[in-house]
Amino acid sequence: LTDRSVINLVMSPRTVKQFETIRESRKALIMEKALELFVAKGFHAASISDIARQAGISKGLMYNYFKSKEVLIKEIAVKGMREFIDIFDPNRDGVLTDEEFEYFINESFRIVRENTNFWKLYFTIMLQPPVYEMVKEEVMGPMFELLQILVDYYKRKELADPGTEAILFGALMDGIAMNYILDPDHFPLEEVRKGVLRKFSFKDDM
Amino acid sequence: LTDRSVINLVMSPRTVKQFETIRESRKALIMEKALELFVAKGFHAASISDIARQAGISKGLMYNYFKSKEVLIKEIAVKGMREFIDIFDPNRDGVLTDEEFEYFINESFRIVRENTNFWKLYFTIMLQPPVYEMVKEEVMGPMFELLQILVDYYKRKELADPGTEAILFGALMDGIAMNYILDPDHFPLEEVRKGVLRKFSFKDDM
Amino acid sequence: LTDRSVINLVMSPRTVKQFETIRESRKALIMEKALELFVAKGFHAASISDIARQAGISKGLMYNYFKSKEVLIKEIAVKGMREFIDIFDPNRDGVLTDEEFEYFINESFRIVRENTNFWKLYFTIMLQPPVYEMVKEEVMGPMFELLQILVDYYKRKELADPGTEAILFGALMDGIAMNYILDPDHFPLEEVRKGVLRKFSFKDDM
Amino acid sequence: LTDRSVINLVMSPRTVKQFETIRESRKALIMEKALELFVAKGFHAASISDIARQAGISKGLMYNYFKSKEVLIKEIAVKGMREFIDIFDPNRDGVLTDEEFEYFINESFRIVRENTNFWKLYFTIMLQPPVYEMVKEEVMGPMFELLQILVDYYKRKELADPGTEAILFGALMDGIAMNYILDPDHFPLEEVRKGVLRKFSFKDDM
DNA sequence: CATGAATGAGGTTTCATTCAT
DNA sequence: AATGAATGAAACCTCATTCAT
Repeated sequence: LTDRSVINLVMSPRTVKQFETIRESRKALIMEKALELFVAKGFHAASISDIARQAGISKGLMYNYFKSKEVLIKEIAVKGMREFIDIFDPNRDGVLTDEEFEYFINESFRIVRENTNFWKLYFTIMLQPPVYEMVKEEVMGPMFELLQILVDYYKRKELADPGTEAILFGALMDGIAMNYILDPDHFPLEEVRKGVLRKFSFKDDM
Repeated sequence: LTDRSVINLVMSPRTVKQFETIRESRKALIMEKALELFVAKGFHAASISDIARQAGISKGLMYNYFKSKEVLIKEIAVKGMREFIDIFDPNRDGVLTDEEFEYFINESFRIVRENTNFWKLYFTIMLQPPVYEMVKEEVMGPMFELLQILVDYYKRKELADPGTEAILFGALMDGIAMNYILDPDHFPLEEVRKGVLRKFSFKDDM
Repeated sequence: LTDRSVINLVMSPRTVKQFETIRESRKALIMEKALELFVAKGFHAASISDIARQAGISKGLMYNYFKSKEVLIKEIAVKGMREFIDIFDPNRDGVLTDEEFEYFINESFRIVRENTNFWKLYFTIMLQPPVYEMVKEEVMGPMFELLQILVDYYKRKELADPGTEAILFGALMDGIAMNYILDPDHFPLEEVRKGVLRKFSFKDDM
Repeated sequence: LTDRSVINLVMSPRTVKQFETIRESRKALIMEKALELFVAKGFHAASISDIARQAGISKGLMYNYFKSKEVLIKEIAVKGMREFIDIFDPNRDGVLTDEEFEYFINESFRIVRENTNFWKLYFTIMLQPPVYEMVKEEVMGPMFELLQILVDYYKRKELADPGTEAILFGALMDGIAMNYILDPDHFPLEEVRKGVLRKFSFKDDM
C-alpha cells in the first residue's frame, strides 16, 4: 500500500487542481532531466528510455506528457528562452538606460552561470539545422527584439554605426557564453565580466 | 620495369601509384560530402548511408576508407584545423606584430567566409561532448597555442589584464564566427570586420 | 489491493507479477530456440534474426531480453551447467561411494541422451576460443571440481596413478558423449553404457 | 626489382613444373595460415582478408587458389585426414597385429601432439553441421574403415562384444585428443599415453 | 598472375513509438 | 494514469566475392 493509495482511500478524492499540480511538477522534472541528458549526450544520443529512467517514470508515461521527442525539446527551448526574456528588460518599455544596460550585462553573466545546461542546449540547437527548424520561431523572435533595443541604445549614444556596434556586442556575449559553457571550471567568468563592463559599459563607476 | 610488367604482358594490374590516386581522390570526395552532411543534419543524424549516397559509392566501400564514423569525423576535424593553423602566423615565430595581428583578423574573417561548413562543424563538435571527446586532442592543442600567442601580444602592449583581454578577443571572434555561420546570407560580415579592426587593431591607419 | 487497482477501475495495467510471468516464459522460449539454432548452425552462423523468427518475435524484442548475443549464449551455458551440477553428486559431500560412482555413470548417460542439444553446444563452445572465453568461468569451475572428486575416489582405490586414471575416465566419457552427439540415431548408447560399467565400475554385480 | 623478376630476366623462363611448385607451396602456405586462423577464431570469424594477409597475398589472389571459403576448409580437412590415414595401418592389409595396434596408439598420440591445430579443426568441423556437411564424405569414409579394422582385431581377441569394445576405444582416443587440444600446456599427454597402453594394449612388455 | 577497389547482402544493435492491460 | 512488452525502421558495420586494370 503506497502513500498515494492511502491518501486515495482515506481522504477526499484529489481535486482537479491537485492533479494538475502533480502533472506540472512531473512535467518540470522530465524537462529538467531531459535537458541534462541532451547536453550530456546530444539530442540523438539521449534516448527516451534514458530520460524516462532519470525522471523515474516509464517510457509509456513519457508520451502522456510529451507526444514526441521533438515536442519535448521544443518545450524545453521555449521555456528557457522565456525565462531569459523575462529577466531582460523587466519593465518592457523597450528603452535601455545606462543602468539597465549594465544590469543586462550582469544578469546575462548570472544567467549563463546559473543555467549552464540550458545555454549549452541553446547553442547546440542553433547549430543543428533540423533541430533548429523545430524551435526557430519560438527562439528567434525574442532575440531579434533584443537586438533592436540594443541598436536603439547605441543610436542614442550617437555611435557611428550602431547596427554593427550592437552586432559586435551581441557576438561578444555569445562568444563568452559559449567559451564558458565549454569549460565552466576553467573559464574566468568573473574576470571577463569585469572586462566587459570596463570596455562596454557607459556607466562611470564600476 | 617492374616484375609485374614483365610477367603480365596482356593486362597489367594497377600500379601502386594508381591505387594511391584512386584512394586519395575517393577519400577527399567522401570527406567533402560527409562534412556537408554533418553540418546539414548533425553528426548523429547524418548516416553513413547518406554520406555514401552523396559520394556515389556503396556503404561497404565507406569502411574501406574510414574504418568507422568516428574516424571519419576525426580526419575531417584534423584536416580543417591543420589548414587553419597553416594560414595563421605563417612565419611561426610565435611573436605577433601589429601588422600580423591585423593580418590575423582579416584572415580569420576570410577563412570563416570561405570554409563556412568546416567552422560550423567545428562549433557543432565543440558542443557535443561525446563527439568532442573523439576530436579533443587534435583540435584543442592548436587553439591553446594561439591563445598563448595572443596573451604575449597583449603583454607587450602592457595592458592591465592581458589574459582576460585575450580571452575577450577570442570570445568575440568565436561569437562573430558563430553568428555568421548561423545565417551567412544576412550577417554583415564585412561591416563587422571593419568594426573589429576599428575597436581592436593597434595599427594606426585602417 | 494495490494502489493501482483502486485508481484504475476501468482497465488495470498489468501487475508486476504478470510482467514477470511474461518475461520468464519469453526468456525460456528464446533460450530454447537459440540453443537449437546454435547447435544446428553454430554460434556465428545462427543469427539473431533466425532466433527471433523461430521464437516468433521481432528482432528488436530479442534485445529487451538479452542485451547481446554474447549474453544470450552465456545464460544458456550457465543454465545447462547448473542443471548438470545439480544432478551430479546429490548429497554434495564430495566423497564418492561405489554406488554413487555407478549412479554417476548412469546419470551421465541419461543426461547426455536427454539434453543432446545442450551437450552439443557445450562441445562447440569448448572448441571455439572466442566463444569459450565468453563462457569460461561459468563452465570450467564446476568441471574441475568434478575431476577432483574422481581423483579422490581413485586414490581411495589405491590405484597406482589416480590422477591419470581420472583423466582417462573423464576423457572416455567425453569421447562417448561426443560420438553419441554426432550421430544419436546410430550410436549404440545403451551397449556402450553397459561396456563402461563392465570395465570401469567397481561394484560387483551389474 | 624483386628476386623473382631478376630470375625472370636472366634465366630461361620457368618451366611449367617450376610454376607448379610455386603454386603448390603457396597453396600449402595459405592452407597452413587458414588452419591457424580457423582454430584461433572459428570458421566464420576468420575472414578471407585475415587469411590473405597472414599468407602475404592479396584477397583477390586467394580466389585463384581456392574458389571459395568452403573449398578452402574442405581441402584442409581432406589433407589432414589423408595424412592421418596414411600413417595408420601403413601396409594397408586391413589386419592389425598386436605390434601394429600399439604402434597405432603411439602414432595417434604423436599425431595429435604434432598437429594440434588440425585436430582442433577436426573436432570443430565435426560439431558444426553445416561445415560438417561440406566435409562429411571425405572424412567419414576412412574413419569407418578404421573402426572396422579395430572390430576385426577385437574379434580375433575373442572379446565378448567386439563392436562395443571398438567404439569404447575409439571414444577414449577421441576424448583424450579433445582434452589435450583444449589445453595442450596442462594436459599430461605422456602419462595418459602410458595409461592407455597399460590398460588397452595386448603386448606383454611396455 | 596479382592487386585492392567495389559491391551487396546480411549481421548486430538501438530506439522512437504504439499498445494491451 | 501507468507499465513495460512489442514492433519495425534504420543505424553502424563486416565480409565473401567480383572486377577492372
